[in-house]
Amino acid sequence: MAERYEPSLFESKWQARWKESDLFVTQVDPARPKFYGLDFFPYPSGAGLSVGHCRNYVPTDVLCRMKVMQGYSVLHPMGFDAFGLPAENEAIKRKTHPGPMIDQYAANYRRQMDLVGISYDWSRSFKSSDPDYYKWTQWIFEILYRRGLAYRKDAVVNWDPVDKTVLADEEVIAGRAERSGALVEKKNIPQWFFKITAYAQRLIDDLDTVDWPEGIKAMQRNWIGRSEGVQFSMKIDFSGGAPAGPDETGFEVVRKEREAYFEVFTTRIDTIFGMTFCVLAPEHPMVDLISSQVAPEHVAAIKAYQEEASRLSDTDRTATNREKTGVFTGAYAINPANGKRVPIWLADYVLATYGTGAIMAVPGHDQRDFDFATKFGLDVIAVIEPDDAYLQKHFPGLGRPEALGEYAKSIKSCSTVFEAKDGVLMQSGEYTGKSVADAQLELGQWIEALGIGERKIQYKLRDWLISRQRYWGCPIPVIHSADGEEQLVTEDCLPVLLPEVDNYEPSGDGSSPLSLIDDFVNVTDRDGRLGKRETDTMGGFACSSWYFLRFCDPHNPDQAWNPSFANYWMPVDCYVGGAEHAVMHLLYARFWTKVLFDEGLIDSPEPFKRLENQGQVLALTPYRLPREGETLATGEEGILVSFEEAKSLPEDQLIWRWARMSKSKGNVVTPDEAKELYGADALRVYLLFVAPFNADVQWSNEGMQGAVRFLHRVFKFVNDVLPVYQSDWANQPMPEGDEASAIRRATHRTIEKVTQDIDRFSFNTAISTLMIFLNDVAPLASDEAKRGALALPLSEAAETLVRLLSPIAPHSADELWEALGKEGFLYRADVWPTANPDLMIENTITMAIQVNGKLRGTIEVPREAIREEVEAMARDNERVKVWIESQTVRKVIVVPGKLVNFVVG
RNA sequence: GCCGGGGUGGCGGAAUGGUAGACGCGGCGGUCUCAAAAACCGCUGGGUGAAAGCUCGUGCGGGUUCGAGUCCCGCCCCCGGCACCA
Repeated sequence: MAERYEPSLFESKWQARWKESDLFVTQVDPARPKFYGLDFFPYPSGAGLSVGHCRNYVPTDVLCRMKVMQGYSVLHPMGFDAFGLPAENEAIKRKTHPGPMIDQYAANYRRQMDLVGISYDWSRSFKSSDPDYYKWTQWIFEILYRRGLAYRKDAVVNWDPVDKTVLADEEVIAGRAERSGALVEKKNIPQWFFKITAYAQRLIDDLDTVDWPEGIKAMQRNWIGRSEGVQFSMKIDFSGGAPAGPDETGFEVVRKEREAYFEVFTTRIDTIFGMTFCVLAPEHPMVDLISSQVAPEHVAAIKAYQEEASRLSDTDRTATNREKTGVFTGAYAINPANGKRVPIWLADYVLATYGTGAIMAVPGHDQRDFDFATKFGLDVIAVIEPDDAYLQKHFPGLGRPEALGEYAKSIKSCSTVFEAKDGVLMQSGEYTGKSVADAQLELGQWIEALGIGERKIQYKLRDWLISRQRYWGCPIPVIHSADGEEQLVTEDCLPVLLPEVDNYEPSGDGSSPLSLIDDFVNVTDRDGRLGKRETDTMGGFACSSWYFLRFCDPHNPDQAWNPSFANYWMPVDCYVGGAEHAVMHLLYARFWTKVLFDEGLIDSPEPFKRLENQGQVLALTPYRLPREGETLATGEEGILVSFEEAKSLPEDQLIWRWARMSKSKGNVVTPDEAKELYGADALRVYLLFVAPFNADVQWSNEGMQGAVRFLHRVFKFVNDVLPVYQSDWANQPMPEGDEASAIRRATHRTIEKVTQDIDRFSFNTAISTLMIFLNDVAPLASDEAKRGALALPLSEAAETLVRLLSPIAPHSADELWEALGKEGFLYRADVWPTANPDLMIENTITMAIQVNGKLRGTIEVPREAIREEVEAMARDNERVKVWIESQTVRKVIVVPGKLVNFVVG
């Protein structure tokens, strides 16, 4: 046996043996508890894996391997998210077909995953572009359709001019396409949607039932954006020619042609007495009617403003720092609370797509309304009493009553508004003096009693846009018959196969390349009528919304899955991947799972019980300062240069930064390279040890060396024990003595801690525990004079170390296991050791002694010593005596097994 | 602005309210060697001291407690997300 960790001697050997014996094929034993460990469905990029990807796959692998050894039935599959834009764009660039290309890339991914020893059950693998798989994606689409959750409508949608397709809201970040980076445009074309909004509340509620990072849950709640308020109708008053204002008197010219109303939504019904105007979004449908009723100069202004607004991009329009714009319509609305007439304005700070596209404006208590009112000279009325801090800031030196009086009079002079929800109403008729909470309740009830509105819950979430005008995706199984009827393709005709084509580039005119393929488009429907196939394909996120179910029964030709298998494995016990999917994949997959739950196809309403997000691997990357004429984009801190170029640049022009590994930055370290240089197990140990699982790590060769050194020491230790090793140590009487029991105590404490740490994804402390253990026992094993007498506890220690190391460094562990004369592999049920609590107990405990909370010494006490004895021993301690003599001991705190604290003074 | 996560040695990071800095990297000193590398042993938060020790110390300011990195209040800074959502 090698005395050192020599990966080139055995890592490939063990990988071959594992493969030969189909070691990682899922063993289903209904008598055992199950464990489903899953990594996010990866798109297999042509660049292959970097060590950054391994930071996702290795930890999941460690947990799954431990679960197998603990006796669980474990499902640990891997497949590929092959459909979608990344694959298609890459294929276009390479002038090849995405199908064979993706096969090649996926094979390379698999090769690299095997290279670092990940225990995937490849017999269950599939790609989302396999017809055997996407047949069932289409089948689930049909379930959604039948349940009224898939529909087609004309809509203004996000158009990506680079990728030439529409995108879901979730794929647009700050007005740019997440993938291509292009500024999205608005385009009005018929599109397929999934009605995820119908599940908004359940998607919020069930977050409480899953064990996910708080941040991800918060992001989902925030994205769904629930808010409670009141929606009510405002009556329009067209007597526009008369002067506006509360003190208007005299005759009004009534030109009321017909009664008209518009709805507003507010979360602050308590501020209704502070409404001084209303705002409609420029696209609001009521604007046409208003235009037809008001004076010509208003009509012209309205038209001009609408045109101006339509020209602006969404990003420009919603920039928060932009000055408010708007135009008066000439019409008025009646505030139902006090009957006052308020002007109706058009302004683009009100979004047509949220709520009712119209608001009651309360400039006294909403900063946006306030900014608008001050710009256009509209009234501002204070209706909530601010707190003292606010009053002091704006009216320094005044007492509260005076400040309040001043506030009511000159609210317009304040720089910010009081928006807080704790306060008492003022200038609000009969509601004056009530708390905000009470007023919200009572005014809500009053509106309902009046019959003009109701309390309502509003969500920001919008329906999920699923159509893509692209070739490489799952075809939507719908036929449009000649008379315009939509029909689902019958189940026996599924899958609708993606046709083989030579040219699949997107046309850019808003239609899919599939629409050019006559054989595909022209069909006969089930009644023999002529029809045209839907030519949009589904976005990639549809395909990845149910793959975790298919893994339960991956090759079933007759069903998407056999419910008994899915119910055995689901939900996924531990789901591991990057935080960047917080509100896309994870929200969509939860939605589909709930629909399938409602359909009775699975028992679990949530797909992923526990979620963990790994940190990224960063590499030191060279940038240089910008030269004359060069400017940096916002957020950019230098201009990326190649490593070659960096060598030739003067040091004062270079900036080295930690940046995420990516092909474009040229800073990638591949697992192939890492394995070649240091070994697969060293790579695994390094990635696990270098930082907490969810923290970013800074790649370093020195760190890799540390991992190698640790493995060297493990080999040396086992090698030292080998001459005295007794494989039946468990059946022999253990020697008495301090060193023997210290070894056993360390062994069993290590078992306990490592098991716990792996379970809670604290791999760095698990490895640290193994290092401490090794540091403790290694000197005893290398001491030839001692090791004979300690043969039995050292045998136990060495064997335990190998077992505990096995999920982390599986090649080394199997190699050492074999060296110990064991048969087979460590990857099998019931080889994980169990800690014996009796052996973990120490007879002598070190206790800290404090005086007034400051450490003044330590004492060794017998474990069974009682309080009085401990205190006496502490008082007797020489160092402690100095601090407590000539002082009055007022109190003595004894924490058993921990410390004694004398309070003196 | 709002939501979430953080701020601990030269660096990565440990610490159920109970001996802060485990473990590792780096550094320093030593053993081995003709020498170097590797390996092994020792030291390694600041100040002070010959040493024992004392003292300061977990972003800043308060508080609770016998005792606070940990709990509470008020700030500052960094990272991630959302952002004119009424």
